Amino acid sequence: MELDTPKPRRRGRPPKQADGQRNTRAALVRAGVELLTEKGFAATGIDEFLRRVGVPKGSFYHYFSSKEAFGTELIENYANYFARKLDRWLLDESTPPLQRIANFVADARAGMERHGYRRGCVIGNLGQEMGALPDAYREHLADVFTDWETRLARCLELARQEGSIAPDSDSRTLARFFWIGWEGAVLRAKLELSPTPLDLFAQGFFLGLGR
Amino acid sequence: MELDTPKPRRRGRPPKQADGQRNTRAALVRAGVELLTEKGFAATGIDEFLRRVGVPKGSFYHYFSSKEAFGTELIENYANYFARKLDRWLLDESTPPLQRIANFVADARAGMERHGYRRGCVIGNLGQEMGALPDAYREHLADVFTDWETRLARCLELARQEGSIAPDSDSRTLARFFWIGWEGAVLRAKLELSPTPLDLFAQGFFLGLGR
DNA sequence: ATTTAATTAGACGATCGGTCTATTATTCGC
DNA sequence: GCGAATAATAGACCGATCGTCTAATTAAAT
Repeated sequence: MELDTPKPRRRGRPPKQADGQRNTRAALVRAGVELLTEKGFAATGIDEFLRRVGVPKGSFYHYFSSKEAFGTELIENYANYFARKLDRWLLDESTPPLQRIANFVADARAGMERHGYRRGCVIGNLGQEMGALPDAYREHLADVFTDWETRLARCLELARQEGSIAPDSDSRTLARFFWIGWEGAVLRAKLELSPTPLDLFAQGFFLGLGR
Repeated sequence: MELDTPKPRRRGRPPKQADGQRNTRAALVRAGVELLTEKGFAATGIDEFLRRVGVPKGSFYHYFSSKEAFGTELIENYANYFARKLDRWLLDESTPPLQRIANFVADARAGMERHGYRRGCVIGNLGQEMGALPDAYREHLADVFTDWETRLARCLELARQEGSIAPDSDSRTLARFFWIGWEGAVLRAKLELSPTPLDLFAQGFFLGLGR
């Protein structure tokens, strides 16, 4: 929490070019995603986002029409970020398919470790909160999971064709299974402040593939 | 949401015996657990518990010293309720061990269906919220999972000894794997308002056991 | 009868959530 | 160039919520 940003932000319309940091909005989104990985959406007040970035309320409602709209953008932003991260591993043609998945797991694990297991998955966090969230989020979140599922399924399909997993496997179902369990593992890792739930689930998943 | 309870609660010290409903405190806990299965802890205000039961604030702070203390009691209450439910299935000696687990799954599934997939698991919900929760909850929640794990592991151990699953299985690890994934499945079921995540995970788990 | 215990009633102040209006600085249109 | 539109910050504002505290009410204890 970088508290006081003593930089007294200039008011008024900013100069067109060379404005140095055209970043207020982006900074809000970044801080928003960060906070959402740690805390719930309902539990986090707008002031908290603002204090984090050192921006007054007026700016917030200049950029976003409401907290709900802000949330939508956070979901999109995180989903994109994560999809890119996923592809970085799953589309790596220099690596056999199953190893790609293992690499992703290792990367995610390292990420959680880096943040002391205090940050989880934005999509999972929001999903858990659905009872207190705008209902419009539901479909949005579900779509994100479907997207990740598709990406993973493609990789698993490669593995199947390659003969690394049973030829009668259903890649789609396997991918779905993975994400269901993985979200559980992330949640548990956050609770125990430890990577073992991630390891344990991943290991179980790969073992299951072997049958 | 049973809004107005038109029963104008009698004030003053209640009669000693035959008081009919010595239930205010219990009702608060019950409502609390209900709300916690649907919404987050931080997202739910005390007034919401109170309105649900039709009790004024004075009563709440008569029975509980703070919201945090209330929460602790909710965790205990739910953990107990769930452990009893678990035992009802897992200790059923008239049924083979693996079938007991399947029965539990079916029961939990039916429970979620009954509430339109809008209620999840209190412990899981709170776990996800850890970032915004009193840190004292962490250990408490982790202990609950360990307890459930132990109960399930005993059942799996029976299955192992009986030869229903591979003799070199580690019951403890399997049980841990189950709860990790199960929480993920519950979360996902709540998001999709559908039982398929539960079914899919359970099926995958049992298939994995077969190896 | 008087005191004490148990409970409900609800006012209160502080804080905070989300919205909205005002102000300031810049660019754009003509 | 000058006025209008634009982009951004500043912060007042209202209602809700949290936790506390005092008063009121009823029964039990002595």
